[in-house]
Amino acid sequence: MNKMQVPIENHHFPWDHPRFRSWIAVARACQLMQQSLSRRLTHLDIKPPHLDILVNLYRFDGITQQELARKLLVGRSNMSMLLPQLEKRGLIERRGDARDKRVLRLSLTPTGRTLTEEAMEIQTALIESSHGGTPIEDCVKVAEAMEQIIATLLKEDDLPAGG
Amino acid sequence: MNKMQVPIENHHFPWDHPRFRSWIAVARACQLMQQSLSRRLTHLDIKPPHLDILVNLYRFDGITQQELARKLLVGRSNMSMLLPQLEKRGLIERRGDARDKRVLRLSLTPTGRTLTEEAMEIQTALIESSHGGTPIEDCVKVAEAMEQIIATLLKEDDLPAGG
DNA sequence: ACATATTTGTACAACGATGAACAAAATGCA
DNA sequence: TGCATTTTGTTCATCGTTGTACAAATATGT
Repeated sequence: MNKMQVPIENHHFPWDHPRFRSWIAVARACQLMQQSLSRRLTHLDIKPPHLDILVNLYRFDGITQQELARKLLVGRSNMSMLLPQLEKRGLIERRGDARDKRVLRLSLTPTGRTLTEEAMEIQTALIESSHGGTPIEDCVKVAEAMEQIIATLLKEDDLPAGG
Repeated sequence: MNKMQVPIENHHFPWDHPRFRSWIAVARACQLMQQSLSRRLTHLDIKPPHLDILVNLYRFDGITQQELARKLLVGRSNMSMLLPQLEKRGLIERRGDARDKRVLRLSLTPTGRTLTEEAMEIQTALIESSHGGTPIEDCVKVAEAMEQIIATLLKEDDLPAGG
């Protein structure tokens, strides 16, 4: 409780603010994790964005492109670019809905499911190992802080890329 | 200490792991923060990547492109694409070093410094407000966890984009 | 029923980021 | 000195992401 005692609250620069410094660390960690994950997925010939898609199809079978885009916080056009690639590779399927002829319902093929499980193991291993000595209870604290931020930003800001 | 008691460690799926769930929240918060910041910077006609550059020139005047790229965890080619834009807009200057004719030393122009200060205020305000009720001590906890991850990933992985 | 508005997916141009290949300058070693 | 290696920045093709514009299907309101 007594480390680096600061006599006066002397916050002239952003990087002197505790919250600012904390957030910079979050952003850097995210960037490094993304890069590291990207390298570990090369032999599966997918990248983090594809994995995000696959994992969501793994959890939510039959989801639509719109719902998927909302979950991933990206634009619909993004899905329109990436999903045909995964479809051509035989990892996913897109079937039209009988009720609503606008939507395409997405699901994993057996090949896609196998690949997703393999990739998820890689991701889990990376996350576990990079957290090193950080105790679980601290991770829970982190999650709470992040959920707070997520909730705030989701309220303030409209979702990206409407149409 | 007694919430949601789990009888057996039953981690069949990645999203059942506390660390995994925590990290997903981190990634989502990052993504939303980036998008929100991007919108708030539109009237200054810059985006988060540009702001990262400007802030680093603000702190480290006379830095080289290589050093800047390392700090930002991006490739050198990235700087070669972005810096000429900022130079043409009169926000930064690139002067050759007399000792080492390979390097270009970067610095902010008065215009660039003013714009940077303006943008940093926006970023600081966004970070502060989105953290809402999260106490400072929790932010310190977050920072510690992130530094742990950063240290681990910087050791394991080589920096991106060699040459 | 009909006109209007909203929703869902696509096409396209623009931009940031990457990695590889390259030229110029500096460094190391013999 | 001379030659190989390393470092610094650029160029280029490629890819993921965005926002806009657009067509088709659905929902809403009169």
